[in-house]
Amino acid sequence: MPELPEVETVTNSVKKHIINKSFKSIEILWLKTLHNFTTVDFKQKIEGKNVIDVFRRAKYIIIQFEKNLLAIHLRMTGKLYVVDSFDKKQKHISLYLQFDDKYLIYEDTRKFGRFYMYENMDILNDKLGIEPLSDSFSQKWLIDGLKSKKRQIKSLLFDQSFICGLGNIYIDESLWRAKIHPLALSHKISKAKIINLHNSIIKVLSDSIKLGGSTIRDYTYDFAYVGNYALNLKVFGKDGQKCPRCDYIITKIKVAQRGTHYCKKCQRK
DNA sequence: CCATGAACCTGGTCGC
DNA sequence: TGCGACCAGGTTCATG
Repeated sequence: MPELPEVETVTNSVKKHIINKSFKSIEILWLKTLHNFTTVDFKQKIEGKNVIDVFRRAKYIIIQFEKNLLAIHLRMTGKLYVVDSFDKKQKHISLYLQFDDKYLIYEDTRKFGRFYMYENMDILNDKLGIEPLSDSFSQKWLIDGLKSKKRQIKSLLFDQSFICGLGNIYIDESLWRAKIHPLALSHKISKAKIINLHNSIIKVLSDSIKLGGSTIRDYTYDFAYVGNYALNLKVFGKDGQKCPRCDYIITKIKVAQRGTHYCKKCQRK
């Protein structure tokens, strides 16, 4: 479930429960979930320390402590939520942390998600690109960025070291709004279309955040999380249906190994 | 620099 | 009902 709007939604939901709290213990059920630290590191550096902030950077949820931070990446099927109690035999729970009399649960069917521990944000900031909802993401920045590369636009938008937070759903939606073919070469796209793309990215992401993302499932504890943006999708998952703009049938192809939905009639190369 | 394919995992769906 | 093939909102690594 995780592109920028979903990660933002999860971050805010978890934040209100764990801010100013401290974790008493960690229990790991799928060992690989901890990517660069161990239970011993957790006990020494995190346990008993106050959570001073929780925020999102790209598709990472950051839990900030005074001297260290946990960065959580949900990948495809990760879920992070707080409960008062849970069934320890429940399938797919990769790990859980205890605080007060509650649990912060990390559940992940496909087990791709990871927890990282860092002293600060430097390592992540070095490899992550611009935040599309920040002020520095300007029209000029996007024009210069696309013109300086010669890449298929969908692949470029996937590149987290260029722009971070976009994924398969919001790329298809943004390109449809901007009337850009997903295979168009970045340096050949007109300025006018790039400006439309800039507006589309901001519009699609911020609208989705307002509706709690495009999540189909909710998270049982916090019902704030039933993402309703799925109802607003125009092309993603709509192959075989009519384009809402021109009535032509939406096509599905593969771009960068990912299912890609677009309208052949209004998204020309 | 850029594109492609595989790997990491489990579960759902579709066709036969 | 069963079985294989293919698909899934992500990232990383190896290869050409």
